[in-house]
Amino acid sequence: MNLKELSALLNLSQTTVSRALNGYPEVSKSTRQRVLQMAQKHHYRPNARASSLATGRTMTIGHVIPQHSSHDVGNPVFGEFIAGASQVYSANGYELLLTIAEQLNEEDTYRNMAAGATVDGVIVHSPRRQDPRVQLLQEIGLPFVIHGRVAETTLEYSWIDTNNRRAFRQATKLLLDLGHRQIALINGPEELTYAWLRRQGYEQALHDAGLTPHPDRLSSDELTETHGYRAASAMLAAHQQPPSAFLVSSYVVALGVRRAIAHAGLRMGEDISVIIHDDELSFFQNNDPEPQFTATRSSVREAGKLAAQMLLDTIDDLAGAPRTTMLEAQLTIGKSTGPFRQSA
Amino acid sequence: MNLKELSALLNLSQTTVSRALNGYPEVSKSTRQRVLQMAQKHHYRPNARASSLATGRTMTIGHVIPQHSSHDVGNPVFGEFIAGASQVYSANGYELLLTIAEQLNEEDTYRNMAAGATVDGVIVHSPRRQDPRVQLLQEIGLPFVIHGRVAETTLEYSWIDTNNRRAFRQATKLLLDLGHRQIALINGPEELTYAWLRRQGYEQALHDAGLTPHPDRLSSDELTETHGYRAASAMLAAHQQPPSAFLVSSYVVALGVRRAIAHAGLRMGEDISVIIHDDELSFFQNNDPEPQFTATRSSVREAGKLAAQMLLDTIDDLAGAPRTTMLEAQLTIGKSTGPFRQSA
DNA sequence: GTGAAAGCGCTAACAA
DNA sequence: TTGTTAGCGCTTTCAC
Repeated sequence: MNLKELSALLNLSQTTVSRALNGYPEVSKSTRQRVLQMAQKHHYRPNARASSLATGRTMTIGHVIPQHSSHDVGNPVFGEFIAGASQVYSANGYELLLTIAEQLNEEDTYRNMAAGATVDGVIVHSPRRQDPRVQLLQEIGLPFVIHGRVAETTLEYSWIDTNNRRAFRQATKLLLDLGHRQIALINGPEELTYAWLRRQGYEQALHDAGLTPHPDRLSSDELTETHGYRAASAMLAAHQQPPSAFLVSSYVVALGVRRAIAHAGLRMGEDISVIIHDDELSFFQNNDPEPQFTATRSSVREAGKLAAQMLLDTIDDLAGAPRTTMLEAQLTIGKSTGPFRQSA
Repeated sequence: MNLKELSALLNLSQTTVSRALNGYPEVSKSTRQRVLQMAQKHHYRPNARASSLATGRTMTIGHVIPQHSSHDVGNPVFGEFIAGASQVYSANGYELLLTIAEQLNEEDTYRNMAAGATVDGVIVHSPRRQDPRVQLLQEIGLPFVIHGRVAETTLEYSWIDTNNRRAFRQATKLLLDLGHRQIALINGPEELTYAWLRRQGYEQALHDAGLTPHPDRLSSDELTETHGYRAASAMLAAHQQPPSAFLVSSYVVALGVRRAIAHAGLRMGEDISVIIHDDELSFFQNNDPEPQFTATRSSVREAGKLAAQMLLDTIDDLAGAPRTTMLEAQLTIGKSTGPFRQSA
């Protein structure tokens, strides 16, 4: 059933039917009623491709996840973020196009999207410290919002991000206050901005306490369980001064860390502590009875909503200046957190 | 830059240019060269909406994730599956449209996709034991493949699934062989087919060993960290016969279970064991030095590829009968797995 | 308040 | 081997 058939059925012109369906005011009330009823009855849906061709708007937003951070696709944070964004899109009649792009074809991907008229705008995930995508997107004039930030650029652009540096500084300070002196950081790849900022926060807190960061207590790699296990195992096997606490960049990684801890025969919360930070999440201490885990998840979702809304606003009003949103990570500490008890 | 402009530049008709670009054989070699060069030079990309309107194919596949299994969106398995599918799509010139659908508008979602010409086919996620979507999709004639299965239906349809029942039977048997008698199952919601099958496998293994499943050692709920923590805590606090082993349906949940274990002061691999099964994944024992975790992830990705390929095949050949693929879960046991040692 | 006609950018008969 | 023409299903001027 298409417009032509529907209007034939109603003895009306396509124009009138289209107007009735799209809520134009100049249609008489009774006509609109008739049209709406008939449309419903025959399950009429406008052909999105056709109207997109006629209007020049695709009503579709692209989310681009770089393939190189391949394990990130499996990171729950992506799912939550996208789930949030998705809600905003459906509420506004938009669709979500997901692209997992190899870094090689990256430029292609975006050019296709713009010139190929597949999307009206994009959300860019996993920005790197130096990231050519900002310039590219501005050149081709495709509206975009970055989930995260690009560190080394003078260009203005819209983004939404957590205060990663501050968050990791706080977390490290928390562990220091508990008496820990050997604190390890299991981080993501440092060409990604968020990981770089997290490391800065971590090192800042150590410096503030008069400590020098030890390279053996730092690991940067993909956010996988395996990375967590390997890095933590190696650190725990160190002859002198193995870590008494871990600060971990993702709970996927934390699984590996905790496995390594178990394998080394250590007890959580007694011999050792683990703190996880998951993107724009609150912290929680892994042996707390009730960490704010649910809140945590929903806050990523919230970030997704915000980003989507920012993008839709930009699309509706291309004149606007870039908008930015910095989310302050919350520090949630459970009640059971006692002072650090030295093992053996 | 569009076809019209490009062909004007070349003093050729749109038809010829179109043919040259799309690899039709009747174009002369030299013409094709010229066209390709000029297209490249001007970053020409065909307008996907326009060609889709002209051809009737959208070159887009929809993935629909029901909102009701809301926390599933954050489940890494989705990301991996979609990443796999995505690879197949790009290789074949398809795009991926992601929809997170509320169960209420479920019918709407699919009808829109079909009648609105937004996709050529869909992958259906999180099928329920009784799921009206099979019939709906067949009615509206939208090609689809289900990731998982619908239990209670006589209709034929294409699916790809793990042998969940067998997998959980094996896992339970493994724990029984290690000497465990109080084995808990932390499962997903039982209206979802996979959870229902997993429970069957679990109970079958217990029956085979002459044991009766105990309702207090079974928990079915969303696959969240919180669920894992709450359920495991409650079970461990039981006055008599707390579980000595947990069988967990997802590693997100396992995080919570392990937190509960730590909180109860128990040691992994000594006091207690945990086995995780994650969808079409191999098992691994949580305290093994090197479980096949990476292989595990890539196998979900493989499933995504297979599903995508099945769907594209179906689309290219609508006459074909439904195809089905059953993946046998692999059982990977680490070397450190000793016999169960009774605690206290 | 309604309709006729042109056009969005492409593809695909059919001609030449 | 190339071009002409019609049309995919919708929106949008412009005229009535």
